[in-house]
This record gives sequence, C-alpha cells and structure tokens, in this order.
Amino acid sequence: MEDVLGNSSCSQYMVNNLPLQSIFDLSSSEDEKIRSLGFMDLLGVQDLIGPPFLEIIAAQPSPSLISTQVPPAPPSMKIESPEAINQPATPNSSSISSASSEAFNDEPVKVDDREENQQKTKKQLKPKKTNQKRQREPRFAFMTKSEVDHLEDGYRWRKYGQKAVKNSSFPRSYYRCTTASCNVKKRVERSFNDPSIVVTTYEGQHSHPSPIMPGPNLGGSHLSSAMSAAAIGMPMQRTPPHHQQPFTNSLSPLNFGHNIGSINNNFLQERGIFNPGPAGPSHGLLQDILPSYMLKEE
DNA sequence: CGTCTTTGACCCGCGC
DNA sequence: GCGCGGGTCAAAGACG
Ligand SMILES: [Zn+2]
Repeated sequence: MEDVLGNSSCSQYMVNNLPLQSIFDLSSSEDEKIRSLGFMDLLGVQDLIGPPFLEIIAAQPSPSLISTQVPPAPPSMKIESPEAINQPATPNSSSISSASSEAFNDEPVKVDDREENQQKTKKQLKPKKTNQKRQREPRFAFMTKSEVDHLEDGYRWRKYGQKAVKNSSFPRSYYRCTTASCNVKKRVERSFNDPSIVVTTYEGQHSHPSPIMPGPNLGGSHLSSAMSAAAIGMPMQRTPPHHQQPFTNSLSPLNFGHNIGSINNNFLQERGIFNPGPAGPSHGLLQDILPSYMLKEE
C-alpha cells in the first residue's frame, strides 16, 4: 500500500463515482492504509455506474476519463468466486476510469541483461547501476467491470508473474506484451469486495498494431472496452524511434461488434497529465469531476 | 512442437 | 542489517 496507488512519483488513479479524493489525496500521509482501504472501498462501491455518469464526464474537460459500460449488463451480476465465474464468450465489460501519469524518460526502461551474466551463485543479477530512476513510464490504470480476467484488448499478453495483494484479496497478475521489442506491461487485479471488478493497469505504449485479428473474419474474441480505453487513454507522449502510427484508433481495425456490439465507448482525452513533481499533488483531479452521483446498489 | 501458464525463488527499495 | 512488500525471471508443466 505504499506506492501502489498513491505515489509521489508515479501516479495512478482509479476513479469512480465516489470518494476518490481519499485516493487522490497524496498529500495525506496519515492514511496509508486508508489509501488502500479507500481504494477497495472505492471499488466496493463501484458498481453504480450510470448513464448520467458518462455524460458528466464528457462535460468535464478536466482529467481524462475513459468510461465504457455495457448497458445490457445489469449490476445484479455479482459473483463471489474468485475464478469460478468463468463465463466464456460472455464477458460483458463495463468499465470506468483511468488516469495516468507521464514521465519523460526514454531510455532506461531497464532492459535486464541478467541472462548474460550467469555467474553461478546468484541467478538474478543486476548490478547495473546505470539505471537511475527506474520505471518512468506512464501508467494507465483503468477499471473494468467484468467477470472474466484477460480482457482482450487486442494484444497478446504473456503472464510473467502473480502475487497476492496485501491488503486485500485476490492475486495480482502481471502480463507483458508478447510482441518482441515491445515492453508494454499490464497488471490485472481484482477487487476485494467485488470480484466482478477488475482493475487493469497498463504500462507503456505499444508500437505495433494488434497481432491478433488479422483477417476480416474473426470472431469469438470479445474485445472489451479495455482496448478502446487503452488505445485512446494513452496520451501519446513522445514518439519513440519506432514506427509509430495512428494506432491511436486501433479500435477501428478491430472488428468488434460480434460480441460487444453494444458498448458505449465514452472516453475523454485528458487535458494535461499531472506532473509527478515533488511539489504538489494538485487536487481537483477526477474527484472534481466525479461527485457522487448515480447511486445504485446491486 | 510451440506457446502460454504456473509457481517458487530472487531482486530491490524502503521502513524499522 | 533485516524483514516486508511489490515486481520480475525462469524452469517446468499444461495446453493446442
Ligand atoms: Zn505490444
């Protein structure tokens, strides 16, 4: 609960329609645990997304908010099993949220070279001190209400780790883009009180179109709103030497509509990402635009 | 046979 | 200096 959500350097904010200030309030040093609690709490109360919500967001030109929600997905679907809720081919996903923080650091994303130095005793060796500030990439957190993990966002991910979250339940999965030369990482976590809520945190940006869904004909895959959010939510920062192209709208090439033909993609471009400056955790982010409207219960 | 998941060990920054 | 907690690697297994 230290630097997971509220970090002074990296900021990743989960938004909702409730007391987000607790989370965003980075200046508060008293409630560290509260932070996590608030986080969970926030998720816990999360299932009250309403149509007006999106409108509100749309009306607010402040922070970025990507919200996608599926109308046909009633909040009544509450599952208690961590994973027993495998509902293939029916991943309704309503998601809200987001936020991200950008950083200007373009080199050491830290390409580990431990494979080269196989000393003998220690396997993992990384005496490279060249790295000053690791992990300076933009994070893009985003909540999704879905029963299933592994929301297809148009990219292929390889799971490289899984750890349990401390303050709350359910393990957190770490994924990485399988495409070579792409160090985009993804982190998927579930809520404690609401297993139906999945928090996905993207890190980095792809530099290639989606490897999957090549032909015009392809079904079965349910592209969740995640991809739209991910695609749009990413504030195109500096363009690396890669052949970056208008993938920003990568959702177009994807022929969704098979499974998720009824998703409302509501996103909002952020006007400015906050700077992780040590100075100040400016308030008035999403909290400002996210009052506590539409109260719904399951 | 290739790909991706599983899973324990390990690294590393930080607080005590 | 040690323990904690989050993040990562890599070997082995599962899956097609
Ligand atoms: Zn990628």
